[in-house]
Amino acid sequence: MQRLEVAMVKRLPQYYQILNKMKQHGQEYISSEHFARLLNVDPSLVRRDLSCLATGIQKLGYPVRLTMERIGQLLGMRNTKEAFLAGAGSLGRALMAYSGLKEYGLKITAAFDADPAKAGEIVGGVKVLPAEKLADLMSRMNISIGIIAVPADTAQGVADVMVGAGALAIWNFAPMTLQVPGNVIVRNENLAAGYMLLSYELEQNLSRRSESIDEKHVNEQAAGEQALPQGERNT
Amino acid sequence: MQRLEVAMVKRLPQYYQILNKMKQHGQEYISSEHFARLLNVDPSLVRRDLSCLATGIQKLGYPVRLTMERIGQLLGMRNTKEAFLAGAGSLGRALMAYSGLKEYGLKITAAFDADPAKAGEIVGGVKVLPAEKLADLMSRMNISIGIIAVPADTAQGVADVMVGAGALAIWNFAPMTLQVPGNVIVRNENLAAGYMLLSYELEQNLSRRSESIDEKHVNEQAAGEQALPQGERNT
DNA sequence: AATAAATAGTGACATAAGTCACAATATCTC
DNA sequence: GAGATATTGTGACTTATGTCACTATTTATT
Repeated sequence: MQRLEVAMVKRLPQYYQILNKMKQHGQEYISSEHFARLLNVDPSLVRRDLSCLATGIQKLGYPVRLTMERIGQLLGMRNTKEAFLAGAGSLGRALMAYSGLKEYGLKITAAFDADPAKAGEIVGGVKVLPAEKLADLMSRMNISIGIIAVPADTAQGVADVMVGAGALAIWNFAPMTLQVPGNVIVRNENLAAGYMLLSYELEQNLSRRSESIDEKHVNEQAAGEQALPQGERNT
Repeated sequence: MQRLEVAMVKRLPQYYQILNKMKQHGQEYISSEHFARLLNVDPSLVRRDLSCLATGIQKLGYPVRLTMERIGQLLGMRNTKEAFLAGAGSLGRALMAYSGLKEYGLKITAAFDADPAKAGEIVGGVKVLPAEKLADLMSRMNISIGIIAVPADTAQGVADVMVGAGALAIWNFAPMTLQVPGNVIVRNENLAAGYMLLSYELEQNLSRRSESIDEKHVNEQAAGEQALPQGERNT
């Protein structure tokens, strides 16, 4: 009964990051219970997720190194991938400077910006080039990942250029959904949408809180601290 | 049959962004069909999601302004919320400079950094203050949102301080899951995890591609371009 | 006024995801 | 080496999510 589901794959990076931390701390094993506490999920879910890796040892838990290796392999961390970044604004520069990505196998080879004044800048070891050069270089260098960090209104155009130049995957930071051919992968990192979800939950929490205050007015018996079992909301 | 589910709420920000774009283009109505095409989902799912807003008009679609208003209200966009930002590194500065967030009701009131050299800097109209002042100011100013843009190893400590100072919600950009009391909302914007998912899908696509090449070797009849109906993968 | 056409809304169904409970098993202790 | 214990793996079940097919309604057309 292999359940290699979407939801499970989405949790793999989190297991990976936890394992990485454990490794740095010199931990040898970690139990599903421990994973579950850190991620605010059910331990049985962790076991189900990791069962396909065939790496758990009863009474001990999951060996940190081996499990991390297996997940890393599944996620394609083994071989470094090169990417081109479009947009050297503040977000683009933050990505260039984000050295942590190397650890996960992503190398930003070059950045591109429509503003000629930015050409020549170097951030985090990445050089900014004129936007016109993107298409040609991308296809000639056979770069398969494009990162979009340009304003929403130019994002689709950039995506089209990248796809035209042979991009197989696009990591999109513009706050909008891109239209691409079916064989191209898109991953949206929509920060504004992320904030909206936070805002929604906060709103819900506040109104629930004031409700419970109302209830107190009506019924003095009402339970005070209603620490609802909500845990953390992730992706 | 009210279905106000988690999955649906996650799509609301996307509808909102599309409606915003339509409004700017002067569009009056938008159909479920149109939404569906832009988001790569089933039209009936859009109708189900929006049905609770009671705003659709048959034969015309959904009125852009009214629907946007309703979703905005649900998501809590009506009232601006203030937030404190911890970490004035490149990502923190990108957030300070990201003016688009104002549009969604988020105002970063101040930033804090452990590096004293950064104190006094102003980015995007936001001033950087010494980290020591965070707790006191946060509780005195009654700020309920904390944004964490510090390295992973200090993130939990910052979260603890914020929660201690009365934070009700944390927008976390550190690549790890935070431990917070049950009544505090956490939204993780884990970029590294996002990249890992992209990498996974790319890996899958590539191996599927090479499989189909192998098949061609075995069976010359095999269909060439297998543009699998994958659409876009979001959150 | 009648008809056509587009499109929302929704019940019934299908599939995905998560939870529970328990058997199986490896390690540790005495 | 026997028993206790922690911990995995998984079948059965429950709940959430998405799809399909159809009805109802509104506007446009002749």
